[in-house]
Amino acid sequence: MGFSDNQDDKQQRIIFSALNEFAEYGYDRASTNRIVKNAGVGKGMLYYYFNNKWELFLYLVKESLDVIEEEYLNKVDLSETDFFERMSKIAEFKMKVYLEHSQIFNFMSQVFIMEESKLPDELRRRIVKLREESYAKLYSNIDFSSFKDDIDVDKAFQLIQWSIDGYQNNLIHRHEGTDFSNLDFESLKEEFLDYIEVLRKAFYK
Amino acid sequence: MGFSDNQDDKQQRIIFSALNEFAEYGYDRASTNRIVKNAGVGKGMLYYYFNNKWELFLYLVKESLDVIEEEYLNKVDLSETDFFERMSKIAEFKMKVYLEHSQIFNFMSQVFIMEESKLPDELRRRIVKLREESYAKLYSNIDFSSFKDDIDVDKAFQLIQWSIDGYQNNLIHRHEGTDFSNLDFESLKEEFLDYIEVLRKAFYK
DNA sequence: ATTCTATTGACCAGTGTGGTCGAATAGATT
DNA sequence: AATCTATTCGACCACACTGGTCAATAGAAT
Repeated sequence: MGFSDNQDDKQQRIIFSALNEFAEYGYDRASTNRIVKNAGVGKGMLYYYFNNKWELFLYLVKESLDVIEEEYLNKVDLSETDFFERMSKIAEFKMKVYLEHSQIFNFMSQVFIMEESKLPDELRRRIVKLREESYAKLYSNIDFSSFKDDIDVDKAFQLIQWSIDGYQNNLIHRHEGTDFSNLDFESLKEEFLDYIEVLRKAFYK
Repeated sequence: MGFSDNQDDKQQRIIFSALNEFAEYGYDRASTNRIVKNAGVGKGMLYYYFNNKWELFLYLVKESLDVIEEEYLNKVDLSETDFFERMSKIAEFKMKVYLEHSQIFNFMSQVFIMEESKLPDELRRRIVKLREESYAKLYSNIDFSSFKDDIDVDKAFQLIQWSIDGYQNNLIHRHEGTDFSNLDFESLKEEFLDYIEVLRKAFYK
């Protein structure tokens, strides 16, 4: 059973609460008591659905990887060879997934930081593969010829990447605490494309 | 008495340890037991030098602000009107201060994140002033005329800022755990200037 | 009537918390 | 030598919270 079965199901409430708890505190400092309190269920329910804290955590990693692979990685197409077009599409996807599953994003960034060594082999392998594929989706099959001739393309790539990351972090920071559901997605997209346009004018011939 | 009096003094060891502890865990989750353990002193010493956890924390904020104001803010000169020159100088300063006082930087970024509302008025005011002045040092008295005419200068500023932040975070991340004392500062500076050169070629006429 | 599933929260032993305090030590002063 | 004072320690305190258990329950299905 996946994340999105029955949203009012108590198991789902525990899962949602646990994602946020682990995201904020990391595994060790996360509290099962807070998880059930925020989920609004009795302590027993957690240990009814999951054997213990660690298995709950592993379940969350597994399901999160499923979601990211399905809804993000497999949807980026590599046919677009223009760098900025590719970047725009990826950023748009990332933002959409973030709006729908921000808990998963925050949770997984914690997982990426934590000692992966403790994770079972299968999950470790999936994470490595995810890293590699994300990177490949960013850069493979890109047409470099439109870049200015007199600049270091690798460094330019890096700089552009940092810019976009900076913009996205800024966006998240600006809207934190806001209800995502009534967010003007289109105007945000337009703002983002304006920034991309500046980059294009700067780095292209 | 400031931070840099006698480095082997037990009070200094407590201060150093506490800066790291608060930086990593934030105020609430920081542990006085861990602080004294990492400082290699008995529990009593902490409460011999400081009345309680909160006063220790306030002392650290106050002294950190002193250091940042003295060694960073007051040393940036505003006579340089070229944007990239100014950026280079600031980044170099920031990096130098970071190498010498990385604990203070990490500690203060925690302080910036936490609820400032709990801090006494005087410190709150100093922090606000620090924010404003840092921002002013970045942008005031800059000559805009060299930027390309067909791009949005404000957005370009933002993008460049995010790029540089990205580079610096990347630098810190790459060298985390390394001993700063035997770090080739000059070659890092050169690498950084290469990136600045790319930006200059991209955004200037 | 009986079995099965879902649900609760009091309870457990253990760990860690900020903070106290009496005792020990070392060094200087008398 | 004796006294005094500035340090230094860690055992100890009451308390909060930890991950996890389990007897009791209620409702549905058999």
